[in-house]
Amino acid sequence: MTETNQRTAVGAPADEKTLPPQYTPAEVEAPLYERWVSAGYFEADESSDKPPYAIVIPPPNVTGSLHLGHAFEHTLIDSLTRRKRMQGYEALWQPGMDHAGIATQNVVERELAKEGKSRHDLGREAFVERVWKWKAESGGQISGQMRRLGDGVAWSRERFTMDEGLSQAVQTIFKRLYDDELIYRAERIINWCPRCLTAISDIEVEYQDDEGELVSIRYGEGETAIVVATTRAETMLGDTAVAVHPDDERYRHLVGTEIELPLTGRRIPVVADAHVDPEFGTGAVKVTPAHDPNDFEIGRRHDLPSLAVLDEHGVITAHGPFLGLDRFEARSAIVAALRVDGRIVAEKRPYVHSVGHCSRCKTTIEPRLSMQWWVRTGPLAEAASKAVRDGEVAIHPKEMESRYFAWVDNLHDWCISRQLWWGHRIPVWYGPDGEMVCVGPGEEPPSGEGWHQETDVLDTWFSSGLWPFSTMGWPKETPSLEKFYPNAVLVTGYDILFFWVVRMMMFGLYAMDGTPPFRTVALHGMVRDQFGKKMSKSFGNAVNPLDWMDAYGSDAVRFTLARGANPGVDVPIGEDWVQGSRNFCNKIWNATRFALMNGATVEGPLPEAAELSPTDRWILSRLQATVAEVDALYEDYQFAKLSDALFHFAWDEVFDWYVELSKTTLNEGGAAADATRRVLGEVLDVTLRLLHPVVPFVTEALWTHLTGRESIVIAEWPTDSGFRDAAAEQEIAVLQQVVTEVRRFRSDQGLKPGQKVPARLALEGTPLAAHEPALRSLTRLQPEGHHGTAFAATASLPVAGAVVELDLSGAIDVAAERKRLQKDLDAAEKELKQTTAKLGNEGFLAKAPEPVVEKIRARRAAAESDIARITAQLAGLPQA
RNA sequence: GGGCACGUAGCUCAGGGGUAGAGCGCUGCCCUUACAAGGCAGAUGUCGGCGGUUCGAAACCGUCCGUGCCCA
Repeated sequence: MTETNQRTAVGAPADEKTLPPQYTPAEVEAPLYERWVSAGYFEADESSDKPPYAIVIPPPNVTGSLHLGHAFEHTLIDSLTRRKRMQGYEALWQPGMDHAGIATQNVVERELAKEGKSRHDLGREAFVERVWKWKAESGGQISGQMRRLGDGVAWSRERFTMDEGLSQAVQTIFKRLYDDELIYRAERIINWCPRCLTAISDIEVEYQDDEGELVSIRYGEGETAIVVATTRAETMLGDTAVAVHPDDERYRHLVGTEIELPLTGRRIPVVADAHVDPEFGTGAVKVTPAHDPNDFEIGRRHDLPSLAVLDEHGVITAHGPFLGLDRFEARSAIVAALRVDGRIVAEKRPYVHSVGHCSRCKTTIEPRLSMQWWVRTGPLAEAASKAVRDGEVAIHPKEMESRYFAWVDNLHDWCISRQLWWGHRIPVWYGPDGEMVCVGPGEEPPSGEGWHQETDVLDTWFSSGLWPFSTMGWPKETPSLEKFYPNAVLVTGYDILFFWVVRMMMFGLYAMDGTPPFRTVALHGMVRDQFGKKMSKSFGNAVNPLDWMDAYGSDAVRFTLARGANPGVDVPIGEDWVQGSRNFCNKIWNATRFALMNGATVEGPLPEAAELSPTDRWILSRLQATVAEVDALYEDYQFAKLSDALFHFAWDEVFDWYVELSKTTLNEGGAAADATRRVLGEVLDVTLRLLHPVVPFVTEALWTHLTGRESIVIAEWPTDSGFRDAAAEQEIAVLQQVVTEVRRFRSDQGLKPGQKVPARLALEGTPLAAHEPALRSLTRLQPEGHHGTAFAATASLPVAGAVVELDLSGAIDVAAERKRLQKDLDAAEKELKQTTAKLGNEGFLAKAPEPVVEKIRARRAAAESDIARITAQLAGLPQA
């Protein structure tokens, strides 16, 4: 505990011992968060002696707002950093956003469109200014929403990919890669979005099955005719060859000849190319090098001309009747024209096939030949692959490694130029005589007649890929970089593996002399609705987490998400579950409230084990086991399991049993009560600290009340003291068994929960004698002869060596009791049958391990004695 | 078309060669002075089908069926 963490509660005054009977998150959360921030708990000091623990936020998009996916990811990251902070690490959770080139430009262009303007009306400079203005006014809503969630980020270090420093980083690495010939300019087929009017990279294309048409067209005449099939008839205007497989006997005689291309009158060659699949369709394909990536490759191999017939909007530019038609209009028009010519051999419609769409605007992608900038990924990807293969970077869960390798080992060159205005402009200048100069940071660009800068900007991912170190000041050698690089872990969704992870890996290893950007990649799944369906706005099942946070509190949303977080597996979430988590928070609240009302304390040392009751020793033993369990689960990123372990320990053990048992002790007073008050304080103190990373608000509110200290945020993370007491655990287990049995009897007998029943307890030979008051209290059993009347046992419950006799004033429901006992008897007989069968099996006795055989023997013995006992009980019941 | 997951209670999911689990939902009783956002008790499964390995399979192997995702 630090010096400052004493006696000055952040919440209500420390001496305030009564809490309202309900937890009201709305009143607690915002003020607590503001106090945490102003106290500077989340800031990271690069000059500290503490070991570093750094996590970068996978930068959210500046146009975005908090959705459940963020809430999920942030809950996990926040839990990790809060725990490490409590463990005494210098924890840095780096916040910020990326500039989302296409998305942001789209947003601002839409705004302009409402004013009847286009970006071209403003011009580049004014448009970019306008985007900055938009960012200042409406961008980055997510930052405010992160505060609602309780994200413990170092706000003073917030970064934006378009900031001066990060822009320097972009220019620096561009220059280096360029000089190392890892960046080049080339004319290739790229994925073009005719709506966004820019190239996009392979991973920004989403494929989906669309209904189209497959049209078979006869090229050439008579003996030399060849039939080709296409889903994109309009591109035939740009065909410059027909290709067949070299071994295909059907066409061998035609290879090297020319045939006439319909509608155009052009003659195009028939070429033989091994990449043509002779099994598919007619085995002949039309070749349009300017509008198809495969055709482009064929064109290269055979020196074919590339004939572009579509412009940037997807409009036909080829002279003739189709000039000016949109690509889809042109498709029908051309098919119609071919039909008139008798060229159509077959038509299949609808023909379902996979079509690429722009991930931003869903427009059908147009493969387009154009001059672009590329990253040669070969050596970078190889290093990224090797780092994982060599164990320098661990991917968690490990099963996801194969996905990583499958991607990184087959990476194509990365198209990084975008025909946008918002983004990092490529630092290359072209000269009047075809010169090309790449300008590094601080260098003067060439000036003078005819020199101009490249107009394209860089892919947003190009700057996001630098995030793990550009945010720390790179390329300068800063103390932050020295202290915090490499980051400990990147927490992100498996769907982002290809976007961020691979890019960050490639750039980190390259820029930081082979040191990877992080040591672990912890992958989580996608948030889904309560039926396991993907959330989407169009499907109408998307949920705004802020609504749930308003209704149930941030902790409830966080706990629900954490509790569903099995590594790499999708997490479904529904409102009912958030409600359940809210109930849990309220339960914690009330248990602590009870403890405070009864003088629970954290002051002074814990009494020695010898001075504690078995009940106190039991809960302390369970507490320490839970500390160990939760700690281990954190190390393995098992958020679901650790949350569940805490839920069950807190509710099932502490609240349902320890608190209930403590009531008897506290009522009795004396030294035992003092000890219990201290143990109660201890158990809640530790449990709240264990829970804090996942449910920060309610734990802070309660812990400051309980301890009177400054803040749980800077409290120590609990460590396993090693205290265990197997005997006490066994003893309490027996007690629980007896209590449960009596309660079951009462319930089956239709006794009201509050109804007191006189009972005689025979506890000799069991460890329960000392627990008699608690046992009676939990089961509402009065001492015999309570009202001065004679005790007359009407029911007898033998359980675990103890016998409980109850006086029901002769009013026992014999049928109910018979039914209850019969059910037990059936279970015991089934058990006897199963175990006897096993023990009669020679193979089992010979081959099963001894402990297993022993266990089965014990089970059979238990079943036998149960049967004897229950049979006797049944016999003792009055005849119906 | 290639690859990878996954089929366990009504729903959503853990588990994993030796007695089938959780949350929510459901049934009954109860406002027992921390909590009805609660308490107590209870019911519910041929662990997708079929074969195989094993003394023993929900788990391991094969195969089929179904679902989802990624890549082409």
